[in-house]
Amino acid sequence: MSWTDERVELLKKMWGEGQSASQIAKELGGVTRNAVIGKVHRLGLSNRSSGGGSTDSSKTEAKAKPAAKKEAAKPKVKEAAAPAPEPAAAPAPRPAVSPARKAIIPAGQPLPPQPSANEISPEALAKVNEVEKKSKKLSLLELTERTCKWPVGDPATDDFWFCGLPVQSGKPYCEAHVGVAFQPMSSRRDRRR
DNA sequence: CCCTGATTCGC
DNA sequence: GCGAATCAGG
Repeated sequence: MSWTDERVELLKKMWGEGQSASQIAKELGGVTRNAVIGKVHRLGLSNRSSGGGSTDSSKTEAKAKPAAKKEAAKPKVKEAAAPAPEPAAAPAPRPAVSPARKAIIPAGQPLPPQPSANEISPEALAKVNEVEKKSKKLSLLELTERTCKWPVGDPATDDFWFCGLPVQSGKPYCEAHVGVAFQPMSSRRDRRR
């Protein structure tokens, strides 16, 4: 594969969007992330450190760093002590498993959430909903050690899949799902019973 | 371990 | 110019 005009353009676009080199490489196909990074540098897109002497001759750093918008500040939504804010379209984080059939889960890996009576922050839920749209909808067999294993839908129906988005750390879920899977363990401790 | 980008250097 | 190998973090 060569760097055609179109490919370079896509590269620029994605890089500009903050996409990672590996993602860009995947998108382009036929190239590795190294190729992408190499190209990025040749194009002079990377703006990074300047410590090393390198072959760098001139090029006065004009510290005018646009500083891409990494993280947007979110209006912290406080939920004070909401009694039980039933999310309207509660996506039921925990897939309803048919009584008669249990979902078969990959050996070894942890099974999800048992949020049961857990209260999940509205933010987290919202995030999960967004993520589900982008999920890879992987089948059981497609799961790997680094794909989000959050189940979506009803295992008893055809409308079932696993999130499949990349997990970040050694966790079984993607960032969004980690958010709802692992609660800070707080919420309602006075579970009167 | 996985990932990220940065750099080098033979091709 | 290209990109695998390597380096240097997270």
